[in-house]
Amino acid sequence: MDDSLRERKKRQTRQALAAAALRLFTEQGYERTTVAQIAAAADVSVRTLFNHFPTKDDVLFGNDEHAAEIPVRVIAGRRPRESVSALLVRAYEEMLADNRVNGLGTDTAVLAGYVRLVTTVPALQARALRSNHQLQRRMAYALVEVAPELDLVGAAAMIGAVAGAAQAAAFMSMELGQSDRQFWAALRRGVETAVRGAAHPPRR
Amino acid sequence: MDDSLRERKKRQTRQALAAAALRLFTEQGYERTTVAQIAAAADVSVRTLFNHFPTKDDVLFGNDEHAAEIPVRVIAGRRPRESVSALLVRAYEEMLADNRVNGLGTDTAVLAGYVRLVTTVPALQARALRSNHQLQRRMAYALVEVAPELDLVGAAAMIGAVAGAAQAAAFMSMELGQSDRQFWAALRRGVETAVRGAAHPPRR
DNA sequence: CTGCAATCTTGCACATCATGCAACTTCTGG
DNA sequence: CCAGAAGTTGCATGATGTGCAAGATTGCAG
Repeated sequence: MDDSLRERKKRQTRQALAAAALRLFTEQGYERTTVAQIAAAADVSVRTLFNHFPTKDDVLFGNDEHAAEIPVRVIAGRRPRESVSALLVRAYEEMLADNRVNGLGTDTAVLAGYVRLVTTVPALQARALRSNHQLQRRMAYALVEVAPELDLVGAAAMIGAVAGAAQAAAFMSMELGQSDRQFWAALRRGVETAVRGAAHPPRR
Repeated sequence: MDDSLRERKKRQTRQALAAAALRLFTEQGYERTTVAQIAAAADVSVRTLFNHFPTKDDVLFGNDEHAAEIPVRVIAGRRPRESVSALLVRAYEEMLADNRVNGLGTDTAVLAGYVRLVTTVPALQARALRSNHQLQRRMAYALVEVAPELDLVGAAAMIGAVAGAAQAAAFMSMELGQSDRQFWAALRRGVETAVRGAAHPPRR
């Protein structure tokens, strides 16, 4: 990493903006928070905010692109004789493990607020769904590299099934106001359902 | 239907706006088209456009809510002894069949342009993904009504797997520039993959 | 230390989307 | 024909986002 004064200040500003945004969004709602307020809270001009983040919601999402690397790397590093479905499960497991550790610090309440925002606010929901879609796309390209028997459409279908099931289960869990524990369990259950196939209904 | 002069004019204006929007979006791109241009092309004021549609992208999407009813109704009308997976397949089949007939008239070129816009333009992509997510949510609630052995999270997982696989396969097909025929085939292949399960790789 | 170049920050003008409000027009039903 | 309902319009206003140029800060070579 570049540890020059410039780079440090830059990261500081970015971080201050992201923190201020998360705080204001959770305190008073996404729509009722203006970029001017975020900039003021981080003590920079509005124009500087837009120098760091292209849009308002990027202030919230912009730091997440790190997590998206994990499942792609896991797929690229497929182990010898590892089945495709096991590989996909592992990709998700490792991403979830990292999210719990790295997401936003280890503060559960902050993470919960973040998840609540994303699953609640239409604009953020749309943005998150799109990010997830882009991630799936990259995973599909990575998968065909290590699974030559699959074409891109087939790879996309398999990944889409796993990701779609996990996503839907997680959102539903959140909508039902379930606990943290149940939320992560729902995610895993979604992955499992997709791997087993919709034709094989879950055991009791 | 109310066939008063008022209602007819209202529908006319709506239709004119939607048509103008689709034409302008495909001709010159979504971002480079302003709401003022759309309103002018439909011969109404900008304010009237926003009376009919809450946002710019609703001018394109606003008429689609009809198609979303179909899979929910299919699920609600589950046949005796029909398996859940067969039911989900049928829900998607019937929606696709309707889309081909009803989508935007039967003009293939127009439909292709529409699909191209939705899969290409970030803002529209996000919006479409969100719509799809909402649809899945409603399907899950419908499913637990007719499949009492499932809870909401399990139902969401199954539907998410099918919808996610179909969506991912379709987007990938579009990204690869495949033909109409291949696009619909990819959709079906996605559904099939999800039903069979990611653990059971596709046969040759 | 000095000066120059690269980079970051800022203010300002401007385009666009979106909303509230009030006046005006058109349609409906009696 | 008339009174009220519904639709249309212009205007003011607020918010997001971009281009540009001037100013401040940092990095680096001499």
